[in-house]
Amino acid sequence: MPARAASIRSTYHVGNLREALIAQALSQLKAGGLESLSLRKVAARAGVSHTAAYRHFDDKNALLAAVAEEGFRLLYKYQCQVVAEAGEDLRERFLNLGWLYVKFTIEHPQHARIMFGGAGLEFKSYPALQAAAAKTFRQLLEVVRRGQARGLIATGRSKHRALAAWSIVHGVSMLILDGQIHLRGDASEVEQTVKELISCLYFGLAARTSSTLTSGAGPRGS
Amino acid sequence: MPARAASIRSTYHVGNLREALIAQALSQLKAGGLESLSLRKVAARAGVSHTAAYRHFDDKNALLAAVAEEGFRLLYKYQCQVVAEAGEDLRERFLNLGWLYVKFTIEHPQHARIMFGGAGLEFKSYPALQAAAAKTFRQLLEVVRRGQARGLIATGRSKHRALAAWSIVHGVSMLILDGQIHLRGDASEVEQTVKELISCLYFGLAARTSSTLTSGAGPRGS
DNA sequence: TCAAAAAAGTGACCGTTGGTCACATTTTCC
DNA sequence: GGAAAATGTGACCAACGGTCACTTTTTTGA
Repeated sequence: MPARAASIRSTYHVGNLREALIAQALSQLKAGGLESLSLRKVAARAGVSHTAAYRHFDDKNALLAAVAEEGFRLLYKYQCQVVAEAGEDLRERFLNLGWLYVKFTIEHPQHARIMFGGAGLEFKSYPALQAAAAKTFRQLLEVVRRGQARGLIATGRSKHRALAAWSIVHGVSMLILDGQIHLRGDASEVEQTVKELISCLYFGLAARTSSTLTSGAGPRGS
Repeated sequence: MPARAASIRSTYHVGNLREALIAQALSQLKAGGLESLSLRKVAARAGVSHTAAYRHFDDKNALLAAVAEEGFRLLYKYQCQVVAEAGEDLRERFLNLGWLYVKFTIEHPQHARIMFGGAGLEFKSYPALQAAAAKTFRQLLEVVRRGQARGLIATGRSKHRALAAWSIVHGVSMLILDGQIHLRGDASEVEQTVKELISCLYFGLAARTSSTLTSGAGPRGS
C-alpha cells in the first residue's frame, strides 16, 4: 500500500542518500559537535534506518572522511578565489591565502576539526580524502614557486618553503580552534589581528635581497 | 577470608588509585590509540571495577584531562632542561626550545594528541589542566622577552611574538602528528630536517638590525 | 576505645552506540 | 518479464558511559 507514496520519490529512497548523509552529518556536527555525532542519528534525520548508511560507507569513520573531503574541496574553492583575485601584488595574495586558511577554520570550526586530525582519521585509508587535501597543498606550492621566481620568497626547496608556510597558518588555526588563542573584537578586528600574526611570521620566508628589503613598505613592529 | 590478603595492601585498594588510573590510561593510549580507550578497560587493568573510577574523576573526559595535564607537566620539565642548558647563545636556545616541542609530539604522539585538541577537551573546564598549559607558555614568553631584550627578536608585544613562535612549532607538530608531513631517515636526520624547517620560520621573528643582519637593512621586514 | 561519619569500591542496571545478520524491496538490465 | 544487483529494513550483539543502591574500609573525634 505504500506503493503510491513510493511513486512520489523518484529513486529508491530520496535522490542521493550518500550526499544526504554527508549533509546531515555536517549539520549535526555543527549543531552538537563531534562527540555527540552518531551514525544512527544521522541516518534517522535523513529518514533512513541506520543500516542503510552502511551501503554507502564502510563505517562511521568513512562517513567522517567524506565530510572532511567535502571540507577540503570547499577550502580549495575558496583558495582559487583568493588566488584569482587582484593579481599584481603577489605578497598581498600570499598573505590573503594564509588569512583564508585561518578564516576557514574560524568560520567552519566543526568542518576544520574533522579535516585536521580531530577525528583521528588515517588519511592514507581514504584516497579521495588524501587527494582532496593534496590538491589544496599543491596550490599553495604553486604560489610559493611563483613567489620564489619573483624573489619574494627565499630560495631553496619550494616544497620545504610551502610546508613551512602551511605550518604557520595551520598552527595559528589549531590554536584558535582549541581556544588557546583568544580572539576578541568584531570580524574585521579579528582579521587584523590574525593577519598581523601571520604577517609577522611570513617575513621569515621573505628573501633578504636588497631589492625586496628596500622597496617593500610594509609597516613593521608592534 | 580475604582479610589477610587485604592486609598486604597498605591502603584501601592499592596506593593511589587516581594515579594508577592515569598511568593505565596513558599505557592503554600508547597501546591502542584514543579510539580504543575505554574507562572500563582502564579500570579493569588497574584491578578495579569501572565505577570506582568515578570516585576520582567526574567522567571519562576528566580522566583524559588529567592525562593531558601530566603531559604538560612533562613538557614543562623538558623545557626547563633546555632553557637551563648552555646559556650563551640565546638564538640557539630558542631553536632548541622549538625543536623540543616538535620532538615531544614525535616521541609522545598519544600524549600530544590528548593535549592538543585530539580529545576535544574544553580546557576552561579543567583549571589544573589550563594552569599546566599556561605554565609552559609562560616559559616561552619569558624566553621571547629575553630575546627581545638582546635584540634577537623583533620588538613589539612579547605576547604576540610568543604566540607566533608557538604557532610555528605547533603547526609543524600537528602536521607531523596527522601524517601530513612525512619524516624519513633516522633520528638525527629527522632532527636536522625539522630544525631546518623551524629555523626557516624563526628568522621571521628575528629583528633585522645591522648587528644580526650583515647587509645592514633597516628594522623593517618588507 | 569504639561507634559514627566519610571515603572508597561493588554489581546490577539503563539507554545509546557501532556494527553484523538474514531478509525484504526496488531498480537495472538483458 | 525475470534474473541479478543495488538498496533499505528490523532484530540482534557486545561494548560503552554513566547512575544507582549498597557494602566495605578508613578516618575521626568524644
